[in-house]
Amino acid sequence: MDTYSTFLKSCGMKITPQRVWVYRIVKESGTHLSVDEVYQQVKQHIPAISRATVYTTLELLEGKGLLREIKIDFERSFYEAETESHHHFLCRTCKKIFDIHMNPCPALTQKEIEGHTIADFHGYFYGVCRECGAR
Amino acid sequence: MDTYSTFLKSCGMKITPQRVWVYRIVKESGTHLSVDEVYQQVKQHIPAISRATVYTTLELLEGKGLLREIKIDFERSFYEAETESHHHFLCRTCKKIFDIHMNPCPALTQKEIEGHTIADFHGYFYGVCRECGAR
DNA sequence: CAGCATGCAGTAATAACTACGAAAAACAAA
DNA sequence: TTTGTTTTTCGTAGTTATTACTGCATGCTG
Repeated sequence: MDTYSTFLKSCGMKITPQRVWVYRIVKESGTHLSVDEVYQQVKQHIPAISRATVYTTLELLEGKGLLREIKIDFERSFYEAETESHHHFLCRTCKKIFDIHMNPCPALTQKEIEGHTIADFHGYFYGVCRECGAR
Repeated sequence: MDTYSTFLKSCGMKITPQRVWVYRIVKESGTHLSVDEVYQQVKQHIPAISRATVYTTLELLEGKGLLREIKIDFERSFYEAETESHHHFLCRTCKKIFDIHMNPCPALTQKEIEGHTIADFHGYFYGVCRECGAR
């Protein structure tokens, strides 16, 4: 029973190797991974894992607040482990996603706006990245 | 030659009834419309219009900076005519999108961050809306 | 360790969006 | 206005990420 199992169990989840590995891979990557990247990496430890399991597990973990889904690009979803609040930047040329760390803007951390209950905020910048701009 | 035709021509576009109607529908809606909503409404004026045309026209208009694409929900794209800067809120229960008008946060209007050239920023709030929360 | 509820694998289905070629329309020049 | 060229549109056939579904397997509790 490792640390991840204990942690996930404390969040009220049944423990399976699939769930532990999916969470561990995203958490230890320290960045955002596409669903396919998660699938490929988990596969190295659980060769028989199904893509469907990766999808449902990521969604489950997001529902528990352990992961954040990034929808900056319509082509695919990315997931990252919840860390400090930050935004994301998508380079429209190379399609890479960069983390944008900045002082949290108070207006964006409100938990209630115009009567709506806010659970989450995502800030997406679009443009041309450092490398692509240099060319 | 109406106002919209003149305007689109001044933006360097060839004028077609399809383009004029697509732009006009989004502009006069005063809000965000899904691609299908645009298609259905343009269809009332140009019954033979193709969905493909709506897609390419919306993309063209976005490229010209006349429309903004909203990707708050992965299920489909929305478009709105560029007006004053504002954010969006998606109710996870009823799936409706609300405009969130707030004082622009200076950090989010920067045109350059960490060497990246910023063209656009989108702020998305997620949660439960006023109506759904009341139930 | 027995029983049951839940999770998983594998595949089929879904649906938004794109690619593409033929036909039509816009625009410029005669 | 007519003609010719370039661009646009239509219609359909993909494409692809994601979801739905079902029989089997597994985790967990008593």
